[in-house]
Amino acid sequence: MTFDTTFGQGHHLHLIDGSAFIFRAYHALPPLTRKSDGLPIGAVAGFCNMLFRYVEDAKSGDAPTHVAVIFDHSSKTFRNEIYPAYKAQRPDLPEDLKPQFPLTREATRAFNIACIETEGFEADDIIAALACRARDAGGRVTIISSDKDLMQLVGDGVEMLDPMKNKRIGRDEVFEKFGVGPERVVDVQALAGDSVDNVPGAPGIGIKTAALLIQEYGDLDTLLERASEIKQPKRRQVLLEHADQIRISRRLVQLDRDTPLDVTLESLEIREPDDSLMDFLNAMEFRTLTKRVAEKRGVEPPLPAPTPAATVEAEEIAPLPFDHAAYEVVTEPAQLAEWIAVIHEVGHVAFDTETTGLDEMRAELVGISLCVTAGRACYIPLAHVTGTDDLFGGAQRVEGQMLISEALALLKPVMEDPAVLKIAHNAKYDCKMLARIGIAVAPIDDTMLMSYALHAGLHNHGMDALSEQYLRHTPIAIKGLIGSGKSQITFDRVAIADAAPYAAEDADVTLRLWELFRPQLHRARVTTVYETLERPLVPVLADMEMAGVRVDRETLSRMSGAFAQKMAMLEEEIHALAGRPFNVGSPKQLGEILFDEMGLQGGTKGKNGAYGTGADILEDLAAEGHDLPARVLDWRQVSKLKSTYTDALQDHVHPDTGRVHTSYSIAGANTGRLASTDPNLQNIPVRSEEGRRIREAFVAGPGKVLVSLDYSQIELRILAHIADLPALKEAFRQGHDIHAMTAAEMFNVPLEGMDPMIRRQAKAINFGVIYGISGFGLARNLRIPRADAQGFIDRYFERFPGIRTYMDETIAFAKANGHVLTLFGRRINTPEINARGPGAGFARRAAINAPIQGTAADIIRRAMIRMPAAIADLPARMLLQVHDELLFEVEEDAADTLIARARAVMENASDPAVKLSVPLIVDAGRGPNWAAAH
DNA sequence: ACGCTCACG
DNA sequence: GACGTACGTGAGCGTA
Repeated sequence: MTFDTTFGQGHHLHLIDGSAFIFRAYHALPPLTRKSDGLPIGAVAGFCNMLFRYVEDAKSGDAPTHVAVIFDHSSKTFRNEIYPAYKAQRPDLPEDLKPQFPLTREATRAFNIACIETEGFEADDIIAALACRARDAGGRVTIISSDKDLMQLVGDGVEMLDPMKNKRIGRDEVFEKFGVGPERVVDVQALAGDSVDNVPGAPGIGIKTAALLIQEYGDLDTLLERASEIKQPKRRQVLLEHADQIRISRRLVQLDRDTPLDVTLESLEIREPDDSLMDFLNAMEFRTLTKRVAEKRGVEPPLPAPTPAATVEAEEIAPLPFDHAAYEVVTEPAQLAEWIAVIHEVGHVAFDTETTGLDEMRAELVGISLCVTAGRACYIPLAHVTGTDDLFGGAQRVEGQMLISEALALLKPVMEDPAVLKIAHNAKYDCKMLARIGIAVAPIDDTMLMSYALHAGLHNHGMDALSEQYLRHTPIAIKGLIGSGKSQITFDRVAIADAAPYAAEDADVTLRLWELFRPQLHRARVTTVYETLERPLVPVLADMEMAGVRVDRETLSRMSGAFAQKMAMLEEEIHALAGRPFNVGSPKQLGEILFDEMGLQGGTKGKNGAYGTGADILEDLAAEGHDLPARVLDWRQVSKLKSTYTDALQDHVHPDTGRVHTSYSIAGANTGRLASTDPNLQNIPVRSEEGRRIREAFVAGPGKVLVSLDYSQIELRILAHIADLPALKEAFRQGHDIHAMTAAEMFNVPLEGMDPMIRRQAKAINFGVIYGISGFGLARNLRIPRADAQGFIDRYFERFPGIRTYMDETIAFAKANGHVLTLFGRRINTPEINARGPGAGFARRAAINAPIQGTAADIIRRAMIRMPAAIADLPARMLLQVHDELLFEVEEDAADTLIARARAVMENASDPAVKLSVPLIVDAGRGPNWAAAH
């Protein structure tokens, strides 16, 4: 083949790091499979999306003239001959990724982009060779990658582009990262080594030190020659002893610019894709991308390739477009009756309520949407008013709506019909809205909770996001209808013509998600979790939230006044100590006062240039005898109590009920815990004496008492069970002081007369283990030297070997499966577990903690679900859950019975699904208020 | 909108 | 003297 022009001046070559694209795509997307045959294609889908976006972006601005995607051929390269351990400890590729590699090559060729790989060489080497050749020919090069190993190539017309951050990496950025220019990057890397790739480097020397050394001596050879001149004895010794290892490291990180190439630069000239692209995308069954590419190319998208096995199913659900015009507005009873007849025929209905606000206790019903099959949905407007107020200042009800009473009379039977399944997204909200007007919706399914059972840890479970991700459809945004911020209006002021497509679409999306997720629950083996731990919680929580807890405004208000006075006093003192007035609530100003003006030691600036002024730092300063930080700590405590609790809580007292109605999010926390919002009643103070008094404002009604029951040490008990720790289990069976027992076991001291300090340390270690302990973390928590902390941990692992096994096995499971499981089968996904960098540490600790925290969450969920039936005949209500505690309100006479019943439910909550090898113990308390009940 | 700080288990 | 680190949450405030 011949070309008009040879590559040279004025040409611009883009080199794309294909392997990086693949891995990013694989981890960014859920495990999608091809509908017709189940072939895993998530990574290919992501790869194609990225390539398409790249192609579109590349057309504008600094456009390339030539482009290639470079892949790694296999894991064995010439570097393994130099150093067998190189990249040896890389985890095996996930099974579902392997078959996708050849497909990404096919995809690249389908985009009509050159696709290069060479046996025995890494993609980085090929990139190096191509970049050098292009540069030598007088052209420019951009490497699309963020891999630091490629940074040695930057300079003289070669730069990099980080595709994630869309950030250009030139000489300055390389210098920022390595402390040296691109020419010396290899030297720094050779010294620092790389634990991820198993490049040994010089032990104990990192990038910072390496950069210093190279800056001082000019280059690596000079440094190694003159190593004996280094002043620091440790460094000198390391360099002298490991000179060979460092030289080998350099050969490992040095890219081979002479890698043989069997392509010419000219052959990389940009070409438009042809029909084979559409064929490929279609064969992969990427509907949305096929459509988008077709639009861009101005051609008709081909009909989806029919595959015998899946034709029927595929046509029924996924390919149906969302047609807003097809949605009906229901204005007459007869019309609604027709819809209800269809619902009975189908046996299920997806529904959604439209209201005037997010607070179910205060919002008013505006309309209801229904959907029976994908695409077939309607909206029943009930309380829409004119957008602007009339002359008398009131909004006028608009024409063309059924009376609420008429509509509800028709809907109530079907919503309560045990033979008709009602499907909603976040059903608790809609159930509460309808419960307020006398409709007890049942039975239900909840697509938000289905997603939670399937995807906890992967993403949030809001409907819009799920629709985008799993239906490839962006629903109408509510913002477009009601606006945002100050000019926001309520939904009842939205014109029916605008409201109908929005509302009906929500029901439509819900139904399609339901159809999609239902079979997935089985495949992911989370049907039982969904049916026993998620769905049944909806009515239980709805009742608790509607019950609310009585809060005495007077008490709060009185406390608020006292706090205000105390704050004012403290503020005066603080200003006097500082020598000038300033905003005590501003960490920035406080930092400047402490560390700049007063010149106190120990100020460290964080990444955004501000001094840290956290409680731990201020406590250290206070311990040195400084008054100002001590006063600020006092001020902060009072300020927190006032603003977050005594003030804000008053605003949450419902005007009609005189009670506070929190809202629990079932799918908020990754581990299965609930989260309480608006207000958060799971973080009411208890640890400090002053804060605990806030709980005195949470009171029982007349003739009633509050009863609190909480699991004793539930997470440690679960740990003892899961990790099989005989000594701990025995201690729990005997009812011993678990932390004292741990201390006795670890330090070989007698249980009797245990030193409280030793016990405190054992306690910290016990909790640390649950959190995925590190020497650093324990040292900081206990304020002891890091080496001592590490010593404790080592001894702990020695005495309780089951812990190490549990941790190792949990991590291995997470790496192999991408998720961990609780004892009850709850699945918590760990997408970051195979990531590199500091994120890996977080992911590991989260994976260790999740089965323990999650199992505890499952247990209290089971107790809550069984509770209503167990106490149905008692004048008692369950009000709050605080992770390991349940709070009840009960008539005084029945308190003892309630405690006995509720305790039995809680202590036996794991039966019969899981037989725990430790007893669960529940402590109980009662009193006129929450402080007294605790 | 985002980070800091701090309340809880 | 590599890096950064206990797990899970929500709310109020100051700062940008």
